[in-house]
Amino acid sequence: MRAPDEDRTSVAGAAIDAPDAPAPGRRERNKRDKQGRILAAAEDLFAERGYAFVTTQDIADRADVAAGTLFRYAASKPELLLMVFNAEWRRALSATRHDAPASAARLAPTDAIMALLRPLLTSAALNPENTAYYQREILWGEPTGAYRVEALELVDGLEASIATLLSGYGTETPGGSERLRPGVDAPLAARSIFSLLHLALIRCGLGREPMESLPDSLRAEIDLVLHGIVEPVPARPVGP
Amino acid sequence: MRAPDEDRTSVAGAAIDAPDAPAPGRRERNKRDKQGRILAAAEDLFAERGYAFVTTQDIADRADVAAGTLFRYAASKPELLLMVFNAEWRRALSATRHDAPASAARLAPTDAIMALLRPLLTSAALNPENTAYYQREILWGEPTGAYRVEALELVDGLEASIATLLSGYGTETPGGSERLRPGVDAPLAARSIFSLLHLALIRCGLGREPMESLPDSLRAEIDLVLHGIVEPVPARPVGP
DNA sequence: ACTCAAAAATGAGCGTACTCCGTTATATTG
DNA sequence: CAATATAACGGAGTACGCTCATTTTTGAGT
Repeated sequence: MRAPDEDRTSVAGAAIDAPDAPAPGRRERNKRDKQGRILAAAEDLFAERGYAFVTTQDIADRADVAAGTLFRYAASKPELLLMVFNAEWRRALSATRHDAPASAARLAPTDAIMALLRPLLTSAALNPENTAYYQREILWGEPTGAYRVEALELVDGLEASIATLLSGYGTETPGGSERLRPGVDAPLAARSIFSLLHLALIRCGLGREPMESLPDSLRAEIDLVLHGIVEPVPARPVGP
Repeated sequence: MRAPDEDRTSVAGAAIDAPDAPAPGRRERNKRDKQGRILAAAEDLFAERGYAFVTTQDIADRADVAAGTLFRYAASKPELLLMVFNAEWRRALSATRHDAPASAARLAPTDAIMALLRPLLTSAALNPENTAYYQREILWGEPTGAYRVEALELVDGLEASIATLLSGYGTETPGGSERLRPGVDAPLAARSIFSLLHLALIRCGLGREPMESLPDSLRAEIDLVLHGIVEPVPARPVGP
């Protein structure tokens, strides 16, 4: 474990959540510029060669900064990956957020959930292996890493919207034919569904399963957890 | 990715699957001896300090072999961890295999599955963090690593016995009150359950959830996937 | 313009996982 | 019992992620 590294400034979030700032000053502009170059360099190199075959030196060189400078913008190589993929997932998710809530209520739960997750699967198909590494860093990254925290927020947010979606099947039955089973904890259910997503992405990314089959097999797994594996034995047709 | 490393001999499996060999010869005996020392050294050091705080040099020193020699017995540091925990899980699992099949048929499916997994949870409680790293290496380890292949066999075997167990609820209903839901693919169901196990072990090992609550929360998740999240809306009590 | 404290950037240096090839130990053959 | 072939071993060397003391840049105060 590394020391908490108190002095690291809040450079991480800067590039993302501040497209305003009227008079940034030269210092701030330089920082943003470097931040942008580093993000672009990491994005390109990871895509070109794959995470494992890129050195931090490569990224520093392409971004035209010194090796040491790189680590003022991301605490570690894994954090660079998180930085790149957070942006990617955010892009992917913003595409759906618009239309999903409108149509979700009328869909069967399996379809509604798949609609939420589809953009992530599309993105995963572009670079399965790096996506699998991204899952790894989400799960195991340094707890203090700024980009890892950001990734967890992304994932937790999506998990929460699935929980909300599920809850929607509980109170009323808006034309659909399925409702939340009594006693089911929606957040727990959402978490279970996310466990399946994480591992499905890993399986495909590392070649244990072809990427094309991912949507179908994930759908099958989600359908399974939604409807259950076992059921009560119906009353005997023949008397005892 | 590393080169496949063609010349590495089959030293990996030697210590495990050959307790016979009448006249091994000095060379073979030396190898087994070193193998044993390395396993013991890795076991002890990982347990004492935790995976991250042990260097391969430490292990080599305690096993009294040169640094380079270590890597003839395990391809990498992660492979050393897999080596250690494969042995541990095998030990844990062999304890239950005896009585489980006998009693499983009469249990509710949730209990039957938990009975199969319990020894792993017990083992995980002894060193949660290393167990989490073990999960990581099972999922992301080098595909060619001998011990990783072994670990996958272990996991796949257990997954298969859960699938078998589930199938047992399908054909007949031996006194129980639940049966396999028609159309459910038992292997797929077993895989989903394992996804939950993997991530539950990770969550606890990395401190996101206290170890004591693991059995209960895993049980809740398994119960969820067994019985489903949603159910068909029952027929209207009031006419249309 | 000049000074100066604070922030940022730099790149040589460090620790560690892993490799490579020369050396040594063991088995085999004549 | 040599001589030879081959497998195992050793440890200095390498690559890479990351650190840290030093230098450079910045901008506020005078």
